[in-house]
Amino acid sequence: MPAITRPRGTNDLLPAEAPLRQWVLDTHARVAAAHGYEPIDTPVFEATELYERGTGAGTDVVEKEMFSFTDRGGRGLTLRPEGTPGVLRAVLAAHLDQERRPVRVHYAGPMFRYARPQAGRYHEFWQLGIEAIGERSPALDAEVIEVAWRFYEALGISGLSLQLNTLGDVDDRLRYRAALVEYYTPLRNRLCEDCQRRLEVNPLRLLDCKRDAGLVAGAPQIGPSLSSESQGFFSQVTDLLTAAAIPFSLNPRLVRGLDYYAHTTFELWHESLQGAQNAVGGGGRYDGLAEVLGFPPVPGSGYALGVERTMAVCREQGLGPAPRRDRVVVLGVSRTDAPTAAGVARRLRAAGIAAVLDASDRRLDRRLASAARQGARAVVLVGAEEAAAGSATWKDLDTGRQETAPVAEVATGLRHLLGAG
RNA sequence: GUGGCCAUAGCUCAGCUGGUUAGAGUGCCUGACUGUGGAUCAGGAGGUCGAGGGUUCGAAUCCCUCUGGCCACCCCA
Repeated sequence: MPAITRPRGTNDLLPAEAPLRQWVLDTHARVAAAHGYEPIDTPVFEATELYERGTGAGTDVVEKEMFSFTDRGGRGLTLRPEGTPGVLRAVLAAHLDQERRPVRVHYAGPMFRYARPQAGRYHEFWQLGIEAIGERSPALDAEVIEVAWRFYEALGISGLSLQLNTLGDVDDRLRYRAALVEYYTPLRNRLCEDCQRRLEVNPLRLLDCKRDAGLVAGAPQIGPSLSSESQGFFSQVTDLLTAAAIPFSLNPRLVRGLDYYAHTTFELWHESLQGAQNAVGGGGRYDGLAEVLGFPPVPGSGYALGVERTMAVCREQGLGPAPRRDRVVVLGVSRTDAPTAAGVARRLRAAGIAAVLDASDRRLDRRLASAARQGARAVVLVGAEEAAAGSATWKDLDTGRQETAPVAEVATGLRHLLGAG
């Protein structure tokens, strides 16, 4: 009988990797909290309609990448492909925006998209993000971008570039859309198959195409379509980023794959990631999203960052949590010492020390070697002499120093050793 | 979703134009060493050769299908 395998595009997070992700998540929570963002958790699945209407029916995500299913009651549900619509739904349904504006929240959790797996692209992947809901201001956009930037600074990651663009408001977009259609329609026959379809469904996405790069170069840019208000809004964002000493590149071709963006959009790219998957995250302003979801109009701004891609950069740059050296291994010298050793381990734990009992029959020298290899900071030996005296011998594996003392004193000594790092 | 490359011990890999019992390094276990660690020496365990089917006297090796990974598209995280 063949063993059951892990589903395609999923990953096991084994003990060797788990601390790195936890460190990334903790760092983000800390940086977000320092900017006033509070934790929020929303369901891993939502009504399919939330994404059809929110993320956008014409987007690749909704068109071909969702894990959708019908539950036993006939309801159409979808494993969340992104976090923003669910978080906005939760915040507005609870009327948090009636209590204070903006509502600042941060989140982390698994997302699901059915795209062909590749390095840095999985069916199940983690995102972390923030949303600032209820205020339409350039200062908030700049703040959101700054939180992302400070997060990567806190991790110690270098080599990131911030790509920045504006899509203007709804009217600007309609004007720009018309300009693009006017430019592309005569060229229709020279467009790739996908782009011919985009011309009908979502002309802004024509700018994303790499195959038709030659045509994209000649396409009109958004600038002339922007109202003076939109231009003013965006220049305030760039001024604030400059004042915060956050470098950025203006990228007029940055469109983003989700329908709800308006005004400021951005992506964070990392040079070392595989060409196609070089974005570690992105975000922007989504002022029309609340209405599309059936709520009163409430503006918002936020970002989502890829945890796996961030971890990949961390690994490459040798970044991560300091290895934990806060454990001791308790060894019974011979088999008959095992019960006494177990008692000593119990007393150490009661004193707040992480104690692992090695009750195996292996030779003492091998068990000592094994404890050292597993990263234990110290070992505690319990043999016939110690058992008779109610004592234990503890040995610092880094210095080799060892000492026999009553168990209570050993606990104190170990606490001191572990506390000192 | 499209095209390509790949899959041999826990890990990294070798295995010739098909030819006896599938190898190495490392890791693991044991002994040298029955109360003292990452060393050394010796030994041992560990493989449905990704899965299924086919060709053949004979398949890890050739063919087909599937599964999974990677790469390029596509898209994004």
